[in-house]
Amino acid sequence: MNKKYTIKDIAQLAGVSKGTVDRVLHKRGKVSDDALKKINEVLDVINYEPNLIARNLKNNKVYRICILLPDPKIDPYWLPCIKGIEDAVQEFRAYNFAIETFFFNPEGKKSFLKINETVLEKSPDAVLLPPLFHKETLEVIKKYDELNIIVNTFNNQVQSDSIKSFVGQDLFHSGRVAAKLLDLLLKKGQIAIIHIDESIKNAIHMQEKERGFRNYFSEKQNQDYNITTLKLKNPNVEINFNNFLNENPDLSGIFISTSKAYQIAKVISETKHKKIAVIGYDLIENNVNYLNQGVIDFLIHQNQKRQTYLGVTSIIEFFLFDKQIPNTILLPIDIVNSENASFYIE
Amino acid sequence: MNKKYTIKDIAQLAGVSKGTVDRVLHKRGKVSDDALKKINEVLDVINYEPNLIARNLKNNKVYRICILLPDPKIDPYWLPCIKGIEDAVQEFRAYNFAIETFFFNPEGKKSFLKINETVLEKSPDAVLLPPLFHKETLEVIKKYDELNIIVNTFNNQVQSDSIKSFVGQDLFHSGRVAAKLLDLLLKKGQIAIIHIDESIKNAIHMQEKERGFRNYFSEKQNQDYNITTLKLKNPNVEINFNNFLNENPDLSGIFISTSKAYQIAKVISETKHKKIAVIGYDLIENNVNYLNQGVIDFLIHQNQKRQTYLGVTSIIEFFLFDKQIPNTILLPIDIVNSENASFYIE
DNA sequence: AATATTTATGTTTTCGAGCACAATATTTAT
DNA sequence: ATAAATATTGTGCTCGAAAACATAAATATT
Repeated sequence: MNKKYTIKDIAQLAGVSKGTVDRVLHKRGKVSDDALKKINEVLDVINYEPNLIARNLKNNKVYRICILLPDPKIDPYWLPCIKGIEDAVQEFRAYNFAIETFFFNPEGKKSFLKINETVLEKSPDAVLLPPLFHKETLEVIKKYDELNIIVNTFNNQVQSDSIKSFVGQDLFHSGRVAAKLLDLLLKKGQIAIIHIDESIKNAIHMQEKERGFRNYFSEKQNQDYNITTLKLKNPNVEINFNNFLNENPDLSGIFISTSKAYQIAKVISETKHKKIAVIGYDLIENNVNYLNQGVIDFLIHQNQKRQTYLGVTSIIEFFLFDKQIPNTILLPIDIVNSENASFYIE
Repeated sequence: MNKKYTIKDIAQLAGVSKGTVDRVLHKRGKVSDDALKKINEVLDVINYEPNLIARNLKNNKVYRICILLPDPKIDPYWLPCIKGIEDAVQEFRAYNFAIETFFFNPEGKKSFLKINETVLEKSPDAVLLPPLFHKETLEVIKKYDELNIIVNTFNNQVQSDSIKSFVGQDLFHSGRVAAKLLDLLLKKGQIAIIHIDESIKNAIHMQEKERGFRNYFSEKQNQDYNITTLKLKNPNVEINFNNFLNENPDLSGIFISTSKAYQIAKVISETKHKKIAVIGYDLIENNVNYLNQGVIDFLIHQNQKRQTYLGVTSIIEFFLFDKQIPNTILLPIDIVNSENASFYIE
């Protein structure tokens, strides 16, 4: 039925040697029309799939993959990524891969450019990175492309022909999910969209989320909401938000576009105030605490761990099994409340 | 640094032949104390990991895995499982596995027992099944165990020493997640827990969900809710629920413990009634339609596809790589609304 | 026609683990 | 002391793909 044919089988069936079969399969060397015909006739009938185990046994090239990651010590958002990388390394440790992670400072473009110099010197076969800085990313990607180094991205999307793949979430829809949740909780009232520490590096991130959030309500044509956008910068986030709260006593819902929801939650929990619905991002410890206390109602989980896991494994499987790297992998937008949070955290 | 050592390397370092090293590694045959000592000294210093590729190349045993699945034509709940199995098969097609799926009628224990006869005749190396019928499952599992056939379960948990592994969700917490969602939407009022077509096969399923649901509210000690349980059976679900609605005009929330929420949603959408919050299970087409219409507020996704995928792959990796099968794999309890549903559906 | 060159095809080795079998060393029995 | 039995160790083959290498056949050059 589905017997596994080998090159030797094909050679026998076609009445040639396995060397000739190999040349046909890999389109190398010259083969006579006669032999080609005979082999193709066999290949048409049977379903040949090369044994990937045997292929990779002989292959002793060490593939080098470099991963660029914002330092989790500076922004804990990136911490789960390390586990995702480790999982991938573990799963494919039988194969010849040298996978190295390089940390850069997410606040500084210089750090990003510098680390790319280091990576270039390693002359890797593939690079995985979050394209936080738009212009700088395009620069470095161009260099990689010229050297035939595969570039995969995660976290946020940047358009470039030099990018082979993107793993992440649809940020526009992520904003819509948040909007739907608030809509369900509130039905009407004043809503604030809060961006904290908006810098160039994640401005697009936040804008997309806001666009989706507003899109949901404008599609509903619901006039019962009053939506304002608030941009706050550390170290004045708490003071300024407190002022905003005092000036807007009727505020009933908040959508925070980054993982800094805990800063807002802190102010709210310290203030006597009617219940405000709060939706934020990411299951970092501070956020989960406020989720469990009931100050934050929902967190949207961006699944960083799986982003890097899939980013790395798709590269590995490309080299090992000639598996095509998907252009885009969109991960589900996980809605998290106090009751299911633990299942998303390792 | 982390050079990969081979048996040949060890043999050279220890000054013996690779045959002897092999005997030590596999504790087979007799080896002199002298040789054992020399080899162990080498093994203490270096970190030997056998090359799994080479090992599996030679291994031409065909492992047989049988999967028992309720017929998706009878209950579409099980449809995604097929994709999960296919994914696993695809991923490991390079290896020698014969993976066969057998369908049984989820309504009938006889069908289940009969299909187990068929599976037994195949003398598989491992079996994956959802233990829907408690007593019957224990019976068949005992037989498998006596024949040294590995038994993995998914969907719902049954206690037995003969079961190697369970993949699924924590149903108690699943009920709590639903409760938390309703609590957030309602704050107070009358809530109905509805079990549809409760039969022995999934009675425990439903009971666990109800237990978690009620546990959440009793923990909160909130007296503002009035929770009643309603058991409905087809073909009278719609009529009986309609009656219930008329008798309870103040009903404000419903939790349906199975994938049949669409039956309830249908009645609600056909009735002039104030908004009732509805939470159900599973992203089957009918449910998602009512989710998009706003009749159902949330669906809890039980991720059947991933359940079977993980159930199968953990068996495969056990045979291939001696990887231990995890006793329990608990999948996250995914909260789904109209905005993120599409990302969970393939 | 004889030799050089190109083109086509077949053979052999390699990768690492695993295991059968052959070879050698040691012990036991007579 | 020597044959036989047993214990220990070494060798070589297998798995399938890949590619280097070797050979054979066909064509070109003088």
